[in-house]
This record gives sequence, structure tokens and C-alpha cells, in this order.
Amino acid sequence: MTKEKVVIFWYRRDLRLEDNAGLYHALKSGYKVLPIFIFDKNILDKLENKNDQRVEFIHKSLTDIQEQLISFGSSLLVKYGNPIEIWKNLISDFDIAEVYTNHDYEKYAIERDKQVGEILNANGIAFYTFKDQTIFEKNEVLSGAGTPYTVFTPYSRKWKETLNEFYLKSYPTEKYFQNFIKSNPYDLPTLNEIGFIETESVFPKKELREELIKKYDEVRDIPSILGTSRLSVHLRFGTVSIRKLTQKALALNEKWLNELIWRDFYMNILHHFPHIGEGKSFRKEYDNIVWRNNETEFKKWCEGKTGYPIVDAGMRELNATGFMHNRVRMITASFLIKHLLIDWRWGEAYFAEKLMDFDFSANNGGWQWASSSGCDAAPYFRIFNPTSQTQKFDPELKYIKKWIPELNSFEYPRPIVEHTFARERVLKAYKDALDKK
DNA sequence: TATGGCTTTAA
DNA sequence: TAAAGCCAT
Repeated sequence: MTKEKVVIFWYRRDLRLEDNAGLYHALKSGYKVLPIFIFDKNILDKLENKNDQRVEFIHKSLTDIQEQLISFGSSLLVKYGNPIEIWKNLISDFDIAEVYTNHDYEKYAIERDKQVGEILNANGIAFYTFKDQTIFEKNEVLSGAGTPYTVFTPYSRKWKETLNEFYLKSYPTEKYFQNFIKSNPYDLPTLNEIGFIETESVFPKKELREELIKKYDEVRDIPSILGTSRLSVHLRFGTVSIRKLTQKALALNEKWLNELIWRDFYMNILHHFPHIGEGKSFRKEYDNIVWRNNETEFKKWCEGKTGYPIVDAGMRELNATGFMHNRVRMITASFLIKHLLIDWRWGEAYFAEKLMDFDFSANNGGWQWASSSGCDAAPYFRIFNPTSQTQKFDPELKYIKKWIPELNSFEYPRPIVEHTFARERVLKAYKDALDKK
């Protein structure tokens, strides 16, 4: 008996059924659609922490999708292994007509997709990919001269000019759910089977708190308030649609819209300047800085024991929850780089390991901003003063006390370095490096 | 076989 | 950004 020809939709960081570009096109292909997800051994094996909340988040999101699919007689197929090997097996297990997926702009993903595409094409299978996780990508927002923007403000202006209703329209996938292939439910591998353990994490809700977003511009900088959307993890894994959120942002709050545009901006920067994906500074002259890279101090920073309360509170929030308020991300990053004169890549890697919402382009963009090596970065002589940042954004020490209960006891460490001394030290290091060119 | 300018395309 | 299709007069 010949197998029925199917189209495969490959889920990656777009873990939702609704308003999903690649899924929509798959469902309209004229073939029955088998949705799949691959737990990538190459990525998972590098995660040292076996109670990684992100793996659990993915697992939970897949379970949600699975429940919906089962409710109308279809099922998600979830595999665990090396994607190249998995694809070879899929090709022999199914009679695949076409494969659909959404763009991913990270270095590893681009290489993986290229290899998968070659294998599929060699077997006569077309591989179709779509923009889904950004509003604009690649060359859709360019300057008048046809070059990519490297400064946010003109980029955002052009972004807003280019925007129209069409770009925000939802893909009505729900009209075509009958085009998923009917199947008995496939078993999802358990977390345990892929080498991880349950953490009983509580994840932020994916519903947008509209009343809060209306006041976003007033409260977003106060880390003691839940004044931000807390949707970053959902954007990271695509459990919410960027088009729907952008519609909301246009209606609710301009400042918050700008945050979504920053996200597009950094993803576009990664596309146009791939050297930042290879551990290099956006501005190459900043790779001449001679870092101190003191491992003991780095460890203290990681553990939240620098003796600077706002820095320590942030690092402890990160360690305890996998999240850090964005204002505090800037302060802790600036402190590591400029007060301790430690290579921003060390901090970038630590955030990458710990942040539930970790996204390469946004994380790298943020760290290069703080280190002054990035596009549209803070000037190198801008050095956050932890004390005045505290006075401005946590004057009653509410946030700090939440994370440092021993603040006023002898247990709390003395400052690791004196502010004015550190300031002069880093200014000289930067000056020396930048003069060298 | 009628009208105007360009490109492509649908959510 | 709404509605279509394709090329040149």
C-alpha cells in the first residue's frame, strides 16, 4: 500500500496554532499536514542545568498544542535527536510532498536550515520558509540609500512609515484545521526522556494586561512594580503572535510599541551584520579593550554578592526566577563591564544560560549597548552609577529588599570596588583601546 | 480592445 | 492597503 502524501509543518520558535505564517501556508497547500517538533540534542546537550525552565516551557507549550490537535483528531509528532538525522528518518517514514517552516535568524539555525533544505531538495521535496516572528525582516526596512539602519530612531521612523494594516493581519489558520492529517495521538517524550527534570516553574501568562500597558511609559522603569508586559518568554518561543501584539501596542502605548520595534531592530541587525553572531563587537575597534576578567569578581557578580544592592538584587532575581527587570539588566550589565572591567561576552553568556526569555539578538544587542561596542550604543564614557540609579528607580529600596533580606546586616558584603576608582579605571581602558586604532 | 502605470500580492 | 492583472501602444 502506498503511503498518503503529506506536507510537514516544522515548529521551532512559533509554538502556537493561531496566526502562524508557515502553518497557514502549509494548511493551504492542498495536502494533509503533519505538524512536528524536534527537541534538538545539539542544543539541549549544551545546557548544563537539567532543570532548565526553557525546556520545560517548550514542553508545556507543545503539550498545549497537542491537546488542541487531539481535540479534532490530529496530533503533533515530537522527536528528540540531531535534526539532520531526524529529517533523514522522516523522509523514509513518510511520503513527504513539501515542508513548511518559519524563518529563524540565528547562526546555528541558518546553518541547520540550509542543511535540512539540501537534504529535502535532494529528495525532491520543496522546503518553504516564511517570515513569522518579526513584523519586518531582512531588506523590508532600509534607509533611502538602500542600506540597513544601524541607529534605532531613524529605523523606527521608517518602520512606522512602512507599516500598514496588511502587515498586521492575522493568518486565519483556524479556518483550515481540518487539513491537519487525522492520526492517533503520538506520545510526547517526557522531560525525563530528553534528559531534563521538572521544576514546577510558574510561567507568566500570555494574555496582555491591557490596563497595565496603557501606563507602561510611566511604570516600566520601576523594578519593584510589575510594570512590564512579562511577555518576553512568549515572544521568545512564539506562544503569542507578534502581529497581534503590535496591533495592541498601536492602540495602547507608543513606548511599548517602541520596545517591539527594538526587537525587530536587533533581529535585523543580526541578519545584516552576522559578525555579531560570531562573538565579535559590532564596532570592531572595541575588541581592542584589555579586560581584567577577574574570575573571583565575576563569580561574585553572578551570585549577587558585589556589595552594590541594586546589582545584587538583579542578579538574585535572575538566579531565582530566570527573569530580570530590564532597567536592572542595564544596571547589572554596565556594572560587570565598566565597574569590574570584565568582557561583556562573559555576562552575555551568563544571561544566555539563565534568562528564560533568552533571545540571541536581543541579549547580544543589550550587552553590546551596555559595553558601548554596539550599534546605537551608549557612549563609552556613560557609566551607570548604581547609587543614583537606585535613587531614581528604587528610592524606597522595595525591589532591593525583596531580593536582599540581609541588606542591613553584617552578612551583606562590602562593595567589591569603589565607584569613582572603577570609573576612572574603565575610562582609561576604553581610551587606550580606542586610541590604538 | 480601453486605460494607464507599476509591482506583487494576499493574511 | 485595497483590488486586480499584465503588457504595450
